Amino acid sequence: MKKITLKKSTLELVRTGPGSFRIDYERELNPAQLEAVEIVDGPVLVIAGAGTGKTRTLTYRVARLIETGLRPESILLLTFTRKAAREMLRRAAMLLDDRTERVAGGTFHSFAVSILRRHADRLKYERSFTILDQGDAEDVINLLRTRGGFAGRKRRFPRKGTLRAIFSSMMTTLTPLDVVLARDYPHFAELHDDIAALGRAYLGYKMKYNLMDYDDLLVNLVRLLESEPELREKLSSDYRYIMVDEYQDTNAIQARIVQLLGSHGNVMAVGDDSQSIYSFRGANFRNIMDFPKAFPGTRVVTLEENYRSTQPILDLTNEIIARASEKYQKQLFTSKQEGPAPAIIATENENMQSLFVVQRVLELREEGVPLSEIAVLFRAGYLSFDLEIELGKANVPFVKFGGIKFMETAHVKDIVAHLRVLENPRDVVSWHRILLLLEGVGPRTAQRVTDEITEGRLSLGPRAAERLGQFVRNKKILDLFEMLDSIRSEGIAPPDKAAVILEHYRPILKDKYDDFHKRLKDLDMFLEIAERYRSLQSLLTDLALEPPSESVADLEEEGKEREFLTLSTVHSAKGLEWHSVFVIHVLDGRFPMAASVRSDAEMEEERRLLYVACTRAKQNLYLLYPTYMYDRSTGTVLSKPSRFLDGISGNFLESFTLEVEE
DNA sequence: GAGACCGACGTTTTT
DNA sequence: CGTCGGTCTC
Repeated sequence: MKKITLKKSTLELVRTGPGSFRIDYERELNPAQLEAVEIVDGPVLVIAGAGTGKTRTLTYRVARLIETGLRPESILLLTFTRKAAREMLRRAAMLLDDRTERVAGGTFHSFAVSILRRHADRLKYERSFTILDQGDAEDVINLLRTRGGFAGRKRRFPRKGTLRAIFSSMMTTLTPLDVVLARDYPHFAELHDDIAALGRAYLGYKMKYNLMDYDDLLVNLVRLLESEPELREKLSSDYRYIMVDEYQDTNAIQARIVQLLGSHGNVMAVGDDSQSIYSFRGANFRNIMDFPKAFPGTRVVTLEENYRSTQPILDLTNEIIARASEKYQKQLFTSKQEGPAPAIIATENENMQSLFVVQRVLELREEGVPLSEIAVLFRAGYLSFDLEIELGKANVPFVKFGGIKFMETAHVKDIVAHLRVLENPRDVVSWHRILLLLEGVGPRTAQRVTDEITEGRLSLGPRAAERLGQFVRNKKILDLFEMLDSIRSEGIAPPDKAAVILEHYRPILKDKYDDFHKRLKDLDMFLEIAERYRSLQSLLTDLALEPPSESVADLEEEGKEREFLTLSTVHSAKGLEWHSVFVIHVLDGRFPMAASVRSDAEMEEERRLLYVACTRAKQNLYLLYPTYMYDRSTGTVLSKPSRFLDGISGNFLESFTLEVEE
C-alpha cells in the first residue's frame, strides 16, 4: 500500500484582490455591510438594526474569509441556537461551496460541551458527564433542600425554582450571593448563610455524581481555559477567527469566553442593543456597549438600512424604541415607502380577539398570502390558548413555538432518565426518577437503592439480583435492573435501547395518565428522533442542548411545504420575519407584564420585547388588545393598551374597534 | 414508608 | 387553575 505523507509546501497562500472573487460583494451588499464583510483582522462590532441584513452580512463574511484563503476550520461561528448556525452555513455554502461545512459553529453551550467532553478529566469530571436541564437542576436542588432540612417549619425558604435562579444569576453574571440577594431577592437576604450552604451542597453534589447544569458548561469552560494556559492558546490558535451573533444576548460568562478565546483580537461581534431580551438568563446589553472597551481598536459598523418592513411599520417601531433610555444611536429607514399603517385594534374580550385573528387570517389567505407568511406573536405561551381553540375549530393548521416543550413533558423525561442511567451510572437524579415510577417505591426506598449505587455496592450486572435481595423485597426493582442490564451493551443502537425501555414503561404510563395514548404518540416521536443517532451520548447531549421541538418541525417542513400558521412567543420569534404579523394581548399588565413594574430595567426590557415583536412584520402589522381581562395576580381588570404606545400619534398607528354583524 | 389529600401560592421568556 | 409542598392516614 502506498503511504502518503505531507511535504512542506513552498507555495504561499496569497490573498487575492477583490477583482478575482467569485462573489460580487460590491453589488450584493450595501456599503455598510460591505465594510463589515471586508474586514479580516482585528475586532469589529456590527450594530445591526432589525431587518438590516445581519445574517446576510455574517454569511458573506464567512464566504469572504474562506475565499481569501483561510482554512474553514479556523473560523468559529457562535450563534444563539444551533439552527441559526446551520442556516447561516447553509446559505454560505450556496454562495460559495461546501467548504463552509467545515466551519466550526454552534451555541456557546454546545461548543463548551465539545471541549469539555475532551478535557473534563482536568476538572475532576468524567467525560461522560450528564447535562442537567433546568428541570433536572431543580430536582437536585429540591432534593438537597429537603434533605438538608432547609425547608424549615416556620421560616419561609425559597423554592427550588427561585433557588436555581439565584445560583444561576451568580454564575452567569459573576456576582456574589449577597449582591444577588440584595438586588433581586431582598426578602431572602437574611437567609444568606443557608442559601450559601445549599449552594455549596449543590456544587458538591454535581461534582460527586458527574453532573453539569447549563451554567456549569460555561463556567467550567472558563475554569478550564484559565487553569490550562497551553490549552487556551491551542484553542485560540485553532480558532483564529471568531464571530459571535446576537451579542446583545450574551452574559458575563460568555463574554469572558470570547475574551479568553479571542486573545488574537480577530473577533466580530454582531448584535442590536435594542433587541436585548434575555436578561433573565443573565444577558446584559451592556456587554455589547462595552465590547469596544474589551477589545481596543474595535471598528464599529452600523447597519441602518432595513430590507424587511415598509416605512409605516418602521416609523412606528422607531417611535417605540426612541423612548428607550440607553442605546447606540440609529434610525432605521427603508426604500419600501408604500404600505398600510400599523393598526391597533381594541376587542371586547379575549375571545373576540381570537375570532378576529382567525377571520383576518382566512381573509389574508384568500388574498393570496400563504399561511407560512403569517404569524401571531405573544408575550407568554399561555396567552394563545384561546386562539388555539378557535384556530382548531376553523381548521387552520398552525404550529406553536415556545411554551411547553416536548422535552419537558414528564413522560419524555421518564424515558430519557432510563437512557441516562445507561450512559452515566452515577446519575443519581435519573436513578431516583425511574425508581419512583415503580409501584411500591417511594422516596425512602429510592434513596436506599441510590445510596447502594453511589457507595459502589450495587451496579447493573449479574450480581445485582443478589445484592438487591439483601435489602429490598420489591420484585419490580429487580425487573428494572434486569431490563437495563439487557440493553447495556454499547453494541445496541440507541433506538433499540429506547424501544426496550418503552416496553417496560408502557404499563406505567397507562396507569399514571388518563391521556396515555396522546403521550404514547410523543414517545413514538421520540423513537423516531433516536433513529438518527448511533451514539447514546450524542443523542443525550443533543436532547439537552437542542430540544427537538425544532428538529421535528424541521422534518415536517421538508415534507409538507410549511403550509401552516406560526404561533410564537416573542422570544422564539427572534430573527424571523413574516408578511403579516399579529401581536395579541398588547395590553398593559400583559405586555408589559404586571410583574415587570418592579424595576426600570425590566420595564425597558419589555419595551425592547415589543420592539422585537413589531419589527418582525414586512407588510401588515396588527396589534390587538382585549378591553376586558381579569388579572388574577393583581385582582384588577386590565383594559388599557400597552403603555409603550402612549403618546404615539395617530399618524403612526391607526385605531380600530370591532363591529359585529349578525 | 407509600400515597392520598388539602391548602397556599404565584403566575414569563430559554440554552 | 394548576402546581407544589406539607400533612395525615392507611
